[in-house]
Amino acid sequence: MQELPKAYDPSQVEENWYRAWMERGYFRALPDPQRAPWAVMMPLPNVTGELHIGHALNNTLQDVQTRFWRMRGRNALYQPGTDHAGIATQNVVERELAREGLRREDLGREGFEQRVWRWVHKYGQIIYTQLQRLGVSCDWDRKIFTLDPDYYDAVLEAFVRLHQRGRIYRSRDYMVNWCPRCATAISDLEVEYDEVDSFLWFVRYPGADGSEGVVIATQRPETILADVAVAVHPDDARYRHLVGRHVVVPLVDRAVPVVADRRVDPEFGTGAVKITPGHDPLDYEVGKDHSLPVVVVIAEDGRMNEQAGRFAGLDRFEARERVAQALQDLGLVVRREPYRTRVGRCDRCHTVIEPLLSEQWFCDVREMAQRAAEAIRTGRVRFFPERWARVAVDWLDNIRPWCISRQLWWGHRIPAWWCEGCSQPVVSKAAPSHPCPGCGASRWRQDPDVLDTWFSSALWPFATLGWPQDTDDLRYFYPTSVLITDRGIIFLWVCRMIMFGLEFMGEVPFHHVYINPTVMDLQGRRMSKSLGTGVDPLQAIQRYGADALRLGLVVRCSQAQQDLRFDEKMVADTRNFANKIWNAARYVHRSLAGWDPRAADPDRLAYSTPDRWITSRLHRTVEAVTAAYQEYEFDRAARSLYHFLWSEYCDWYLEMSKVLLQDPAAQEATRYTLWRTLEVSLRLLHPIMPFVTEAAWQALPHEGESLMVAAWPQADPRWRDDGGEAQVARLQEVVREIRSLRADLRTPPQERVDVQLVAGPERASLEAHRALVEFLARARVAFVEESQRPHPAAGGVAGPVEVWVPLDRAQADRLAQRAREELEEVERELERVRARLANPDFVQRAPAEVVEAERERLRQAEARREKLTRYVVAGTQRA
RNA sequence: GGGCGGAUAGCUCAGCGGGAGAGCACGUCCCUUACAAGGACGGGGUCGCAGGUUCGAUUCCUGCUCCGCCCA
Repeated sequence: MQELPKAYDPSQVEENWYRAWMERGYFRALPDPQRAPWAVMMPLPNVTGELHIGHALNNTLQDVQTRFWRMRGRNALYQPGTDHAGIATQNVVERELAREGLRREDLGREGFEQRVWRWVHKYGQIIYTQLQRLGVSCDWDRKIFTLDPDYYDAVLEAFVRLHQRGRIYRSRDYMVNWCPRCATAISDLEVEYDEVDSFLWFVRYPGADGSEGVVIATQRPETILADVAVAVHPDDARYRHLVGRHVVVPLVDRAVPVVADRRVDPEFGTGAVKITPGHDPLDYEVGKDHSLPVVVVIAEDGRMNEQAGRFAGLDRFEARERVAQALQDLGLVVRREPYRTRVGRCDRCHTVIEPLLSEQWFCDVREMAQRAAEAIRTGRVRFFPERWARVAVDWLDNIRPWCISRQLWWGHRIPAWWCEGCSQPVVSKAAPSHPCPGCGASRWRQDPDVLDTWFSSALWPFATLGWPQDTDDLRYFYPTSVLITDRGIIFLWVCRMIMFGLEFMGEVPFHHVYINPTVMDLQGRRMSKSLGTGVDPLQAIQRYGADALRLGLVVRCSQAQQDLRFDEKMVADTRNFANKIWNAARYVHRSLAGWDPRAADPDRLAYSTPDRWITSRLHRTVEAVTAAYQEYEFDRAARSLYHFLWSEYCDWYLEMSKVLLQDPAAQEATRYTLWRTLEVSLRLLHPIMPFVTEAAWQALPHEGESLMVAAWPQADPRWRDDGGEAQVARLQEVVREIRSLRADLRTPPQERVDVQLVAGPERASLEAHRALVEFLARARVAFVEESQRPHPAAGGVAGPVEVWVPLDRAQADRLAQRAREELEEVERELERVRARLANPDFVQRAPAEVVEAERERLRQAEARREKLTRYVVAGTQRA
């Protein structure tokens, strides 16, 4: 029989087993009508860079679920893939170019795309390597990049269909968030706001009739050039006389009306505001309602256009200063106040966003959103933790038409074709082969824009399975089981996936959504490379192993909170647990001594009390862990296994087995129980720590070729043994009491301590396990009657059992103190319990079992006090 | 402005109507033949603050303070 290495070395195990699993096709999931499916679609990581610990957590959890359900017999699919991430990827590549002194325009659209592809191949590969080192059991034969030809086709198909259904249309009737640096429209969700110190300018607009006019307040003097009205609140007595009259916009000398509108806040500034529909979303609405014209003075590059007259060509911020100065020179600035305000910035490049009227493609998602919200409300999509459901529903309920076009060079090119002769687009996947119905010309130019990345992510749960083809995969795996992701993704993907799933498949894309905690550093800061707070998963894996990283994350993954503070040091703790398991397997391996437990009949073995105890505990653990995995209570599953394996199996059962194995009559049952308990625990732990469990399992007798495809354990109530559990619990108490006395007495570790037990009703049970107590406590144990208590002696109490260690006089003095302290503690407890029971309200109103429990506590405490009193008296008399 | 989450031992967190818990860290002792990446024993907390409900509140309710996230 070969010896196993003393310490577990993940580097010797992980890569080999990962390759073996993959080569044996365990990760593969193919439709099989004989088996029930289970599927999870990886929330596609984008290819902008390497994965961080947040991805490691997210994918670990998906893998835990996948492995769990696979072992439970489901045909489990874990779909991998990566996202082209339009603007984000374009941005990182542009930054790389900038370091070479280049802009994307220098390369041209095609050259730039090639450059991005280089990036994609590099980071796509790194990401897949990272995931594989983490040990996730994705079906790699299915990996998809959102710009792969089939996926690309699905995206265009979705666009064409939505256009046919009238949901996609072109419009310039909305104000979009425009990033002048990226030169594209961006989503509301891509705008981040921060507070800045600015000014409020109070500017006089003279009356068109030569009267004094009105003073307005503005943060953006440069947009005065585009003003088309002044608005006041209709109830504002200060200005009622001005409504319907005209004032003159300074610098451009445009006479504009004063209008009344309820949306004006009389508290802001002077209560009179300028209306600039071309440059402010609210003003745009107001302008529409009052039939005001739209004037635009800022161009897409953030510079003032020709409408800005002498300010044309200036950057918008430069123009602000110049316009303010010009107004000052005209004596129209009444005053200027410091003002704290919020500005929106592009979350990719931090340039200040410009609200801009721009012709774009829109998707009217309001009806889809209603159906999605309904699916969540009715529980067809369930969120874990449940509170996130409301977040999703609120967003869906307040959704607006979605601007889906982006002026980028990286993404799915919009399948719309413009006739070079006239202005109506034709929407189709390929260039039209027919002449233009409008003008008869036959030269077509494809729309230069690309689609919002989230348009393609919304198709992920079904386009990965072959949609729009009606494939076996799609029929078998859709709807999927669960989506596991971060809360930041709820609007971006989760809601959109539900909308598109319902729209194109007629069914929700997943039944469950689990929102995993967001990984933070110890200071509670988001993990980020630029902040220097990022932890590289590969580094942690190299140091401690993938299992340690996985457990370190999973054990902290509670639904009770939404963040997870993480530090690499935490992985060292869980690494120790891997080693513990490995050594338990070594011990069991050695203890079996070549005996094959698989040949034994578990129903006919002569089990000892400890055997029955640990088996009973095991079955409770099977039940708890199975329930925890099903409820996405990852921390519960991990804690429960950690505690069972370390604190019950290793600390107690394994130690007790050292005694039990000496008895030939008990040997077989003990060997069997040692093996069975570990073997079942390894199966329970495998989803979290796949490698060390596989290695340990392989080192022991086992059935089947891999733990990964072993069956999930069943909790069997027949193996529950409350009596056995109670007996061992008492034994543990006695052992702990003796150990504690030993420590107080400074008994040298090698020395056996003489103990006398007054065990009362527990005597038979303890006497039967005397050898265990003696071994575990390093003691010689004698049983005596109450009348034979030794004097002087150190005493402890374990339930009804008195534990006595006979002493000499010096020791007795020292120990009397210990007992006195313990006695005081018991007195305090007695006082509390008595007070409670003396309260008639408590006795009458509290549930009967609570009152009875309290009485039992009183009896226990009184017994304990009685014994301690005896000891203290004995000790002090001798002192 | 609205919404959500958190505040429990030095740190990271469980628990959440009737006895304050875990892991790490800390102290003492021990290289006892699975494991020193270990074992045994031990110290350490007015459960953020103020009210309320209740026989009883760390746990439920209200308000407040602080930290974090999201939406407008």
